[in-house]
Amino acid sequence: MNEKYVPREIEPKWQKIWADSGAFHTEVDRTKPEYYVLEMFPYPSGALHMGHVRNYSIGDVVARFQKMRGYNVLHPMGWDAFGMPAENAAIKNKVHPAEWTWSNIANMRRQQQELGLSYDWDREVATCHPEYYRWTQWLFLLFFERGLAYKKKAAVNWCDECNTVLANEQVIDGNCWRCNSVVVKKELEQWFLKITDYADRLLKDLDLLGGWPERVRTMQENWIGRSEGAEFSFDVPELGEKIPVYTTRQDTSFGVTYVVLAPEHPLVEKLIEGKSEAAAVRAFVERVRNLSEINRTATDVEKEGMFTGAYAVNPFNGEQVPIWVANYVLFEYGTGAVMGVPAHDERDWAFATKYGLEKRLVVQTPATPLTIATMDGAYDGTGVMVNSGQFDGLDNETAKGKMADWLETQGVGRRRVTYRLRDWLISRQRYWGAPIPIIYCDDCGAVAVPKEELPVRLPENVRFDAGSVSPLASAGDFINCQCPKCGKPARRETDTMDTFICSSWYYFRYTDPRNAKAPWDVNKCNYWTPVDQYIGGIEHAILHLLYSRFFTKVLKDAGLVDTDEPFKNLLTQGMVIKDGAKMSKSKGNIVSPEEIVKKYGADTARLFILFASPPERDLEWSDQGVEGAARFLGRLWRIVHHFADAVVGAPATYDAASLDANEKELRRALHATIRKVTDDVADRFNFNTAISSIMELVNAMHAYRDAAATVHPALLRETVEALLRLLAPFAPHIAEEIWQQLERSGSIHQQAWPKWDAEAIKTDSVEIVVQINGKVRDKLTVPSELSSAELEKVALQQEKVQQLVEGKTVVKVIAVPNKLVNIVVK
RNA sequence: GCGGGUGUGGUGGAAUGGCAGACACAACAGACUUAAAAUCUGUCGGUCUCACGGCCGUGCCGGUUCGAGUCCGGCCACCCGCACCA
Repeated sequence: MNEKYVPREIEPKWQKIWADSGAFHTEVDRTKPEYYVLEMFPYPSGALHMGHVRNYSIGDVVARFQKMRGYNVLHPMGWDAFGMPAENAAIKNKVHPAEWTWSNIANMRRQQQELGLSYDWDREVATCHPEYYRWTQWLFLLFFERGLAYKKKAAVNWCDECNTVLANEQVIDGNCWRCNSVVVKKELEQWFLKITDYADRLLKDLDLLGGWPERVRTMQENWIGRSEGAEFSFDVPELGEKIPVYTTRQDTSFGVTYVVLAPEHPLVEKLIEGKSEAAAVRAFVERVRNLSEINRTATDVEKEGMFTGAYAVNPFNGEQVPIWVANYVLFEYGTGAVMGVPAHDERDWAFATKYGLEKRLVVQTPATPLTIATMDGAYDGTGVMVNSGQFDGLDNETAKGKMADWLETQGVGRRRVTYRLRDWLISRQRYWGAPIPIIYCDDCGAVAVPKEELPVRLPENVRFDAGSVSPLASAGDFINCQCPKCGKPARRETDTMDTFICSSWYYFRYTDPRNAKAPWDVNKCNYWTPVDQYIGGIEHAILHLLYSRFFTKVLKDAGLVDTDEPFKNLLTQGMVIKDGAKMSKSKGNIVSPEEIVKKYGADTARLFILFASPPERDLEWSDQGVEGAARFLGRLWRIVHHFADAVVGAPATYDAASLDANEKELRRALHATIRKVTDDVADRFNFNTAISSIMELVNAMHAYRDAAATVHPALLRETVEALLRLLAPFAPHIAEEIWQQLERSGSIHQQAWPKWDAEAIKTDSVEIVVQINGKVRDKLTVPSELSSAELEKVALQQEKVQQLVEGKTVVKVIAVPNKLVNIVVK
């Protein structure tokens, strides 16, 4: 074995051998259990950052570990390759987005390969490849056929910087998720996917996701935002119109003192027509609608409204109440109109107080009765119904049900479940995305492009600085076509799809990535999916993870997959931090993975990242920590080198009973390490503690060396072979290299994961802590497995214990075998 | 406001209710060396003590328990998500 560890030489060597031999190529094999491990595929921005390295290192440990445990492992990689930066680069640098993207992919793929990741590169996909987006379009048409893709005119989120619309999920605090500029509302006709049809299943099936972090499930639950209530209408007699309202507090309906419409509500104009209020209301509506999302919806925005001059009738009591328009009512939620109950709703209280509207108490707390005059805010707790006609005297929770019943029997309303979730706006006015495969015909309307004509390819020659319309709109060759139904001249849709569509199904494509007849073969897909372990950043807690769950459910309904959920287990890794902040260009605290790999090698980089912190927590980058990881690998190399000659020719077996104390201790350390590493990796993903126990084993080997007069070749062979196999998932190159230099057969990555011998871990004697009243007062060494009774006896006999107990009464003794004795005295 | 999370040495972090601080980083000391680097070994929470040893210590206050970093209740601080969703 070589004396020196030179990662620069061994790493590229093994990377080439693994690639040339197809070491990580995977096929369906029904004789083995399958395991699908997946890291979120990256956007090809140009170079890997440390977050990527962390993500892939975690996934690679899992993949290599499960492979050694006998699973048929699918571990693919690809590219989320459509998106804005490519287009911005095109505008700025006059490079075509395709060229920019493909060269970034080549660079990042090289960087990944230099990390020694065990991907099956034969399965690589890129969403911008026509053979991929062909199926993205095919799936869009599947949604279209199933009535789940539709076009509507709506006030949508518009980012001026990106020149495109955004889905609700992509607006963060009123700003664009990508460029952070302010999002405004714009009235446009756009394509939507009906994710709201699946709201209930998306919510319910969160219960199936026991392998997901609670935090992510909660975030999705909040986002979906289910609420139960009732919808009913207020009549507007003067117009013969109805105003439907949605409420979760139908029990407070007798407390209604006004009705409010959202400024966008179509009835507003009818209500004010010809009234003296008309001009002022119009001006108010105009002003509110021009506000940005954030200025409009922040909680601290003051409530503002105007009386329309019209009145509506409360169906419960026949009372006429004024109709207002106000900024705090959302048009998109519920019915776009709400009933105002100032006494029992905080927002209505504030509004009514500001405009001098009546407040009427209908839920009372008899013990300490409320009065409007003495209340300093709305009461939204439980109580007894008052001022509510036939419902008086009921507790308000019961009244909720009875009043919903009443609405239904009277035929003026019904129970209703409402969601906060909105349909997914998927049109994008951009070039670098999958074209929406729709053709507009004057006679036939929106017609699907026939599936055999897919893909609708992106034209090459377009201008990218088109402004507020898609660059495709300027490509005459692209737009003009014939209607597939009637053959008349027609126009293509010029918007492309949100890139989150492309990433909502890539994990299915990996199971059959070169299929030219279908998005995937159902049998292959069903063999592999769902993904057993998905790994990625928390930033996709809603976005990508919600969309993918939606896609999976639609595909299940269509018979294309047999799973309800795409990702069985989810690991959300923490950020990589330096000097207390996320690594970023603007902070100037970036450490380049490529430079670290050049300087120390991939094994060191991986080991440091896995050792420095458990995967879910943020990881503080430390240059000295990296040095430490490199030092450890060198130390491991040297101790193995020290024993190499003994190991090479050593017999495969030995008699464990004949070992001396020093040898026995090494054997104990080895088997304890195997157990610890196995548990840490398999059950808990605690790679940091797994690595620390491998370090302890190396320390134990040093201790053995220092204490041993002669060496025991067979024991050392067992120790080194197991050590290398434990190390292999974390630092694959060095493990493989030493394996080969010690003349072991085959690749280490084809070896079985080591098993521990429970007998070897047992010790003859154990140290027992003796406590008196919970404080450690003595320690004694006793044979292991000594019974509680024996232990108690021995402990009480100790001289020191007797001194301390002298003159006191022993009340109780707790003796835990192999652990401690606690003597309670008075 | 609602929901979730985190809080342990100089630092990253470790502890199925059972010796708090494993394993590292940094620091200090020793060995090797002409010397340095590298390497190997050792010390390393605070405090009192020449020492033996004692006392204190896991954000704060209380509780359960023979025993609490860990479980329960109440606070505080920070982070994340949602937030006029009726």
